[in-house]
Amino acid sequence: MVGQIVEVEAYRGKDDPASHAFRGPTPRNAPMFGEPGHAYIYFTYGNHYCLNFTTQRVGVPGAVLIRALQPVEGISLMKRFRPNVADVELTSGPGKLTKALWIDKSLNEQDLTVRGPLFVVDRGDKGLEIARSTRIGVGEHGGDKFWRFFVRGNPYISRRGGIREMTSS
DNA sequence: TCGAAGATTCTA
DNA sequence: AGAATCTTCGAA
Repeated sequence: MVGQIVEVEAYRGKDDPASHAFRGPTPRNAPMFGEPGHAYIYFTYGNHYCLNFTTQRVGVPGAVLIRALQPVEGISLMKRFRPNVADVELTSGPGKLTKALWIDKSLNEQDLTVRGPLFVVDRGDKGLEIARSTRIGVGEHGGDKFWRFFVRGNPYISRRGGIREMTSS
């Protein structure tokens, strides 16, 4: 199965109260402090896995939460993992996309830069219009940061009301 | 050891 | 608008 990443959010460390790494390393967030380019996968709300791509050098916490994909290949299989949902809803959220691609904690800490069970490649797309907004689902702390990035107008991004979009630079 | 919160989703 | 559902973490 293949999907194009169309929405992400950035999370950091002690300067980011919304981050799992805000209070330092724990068993769960260990991948955020590890090698860059690896998977950080966690389970939340008793139901959902969320997939992150680690970004910083060893010892520095940082990750990008993959919030939405545009399905590209293997759509019928995604539908089997997420029955009875419209195509546009298949991967339009961090918990939705992990279910559609059958991503769980067994893939935690995978190296996403090399070909394997789960990996990311740069398609070299040019000219995509990237918009940014406040992050979704974060509380009062950290809600001021415009660290959500998405392809403007893409129908596969997650939908939720009340998002403050950055107006100008 | 216990309790509260959570980078969500689905249903009413 | 509210429930479901259970792991994780920090405090006691």
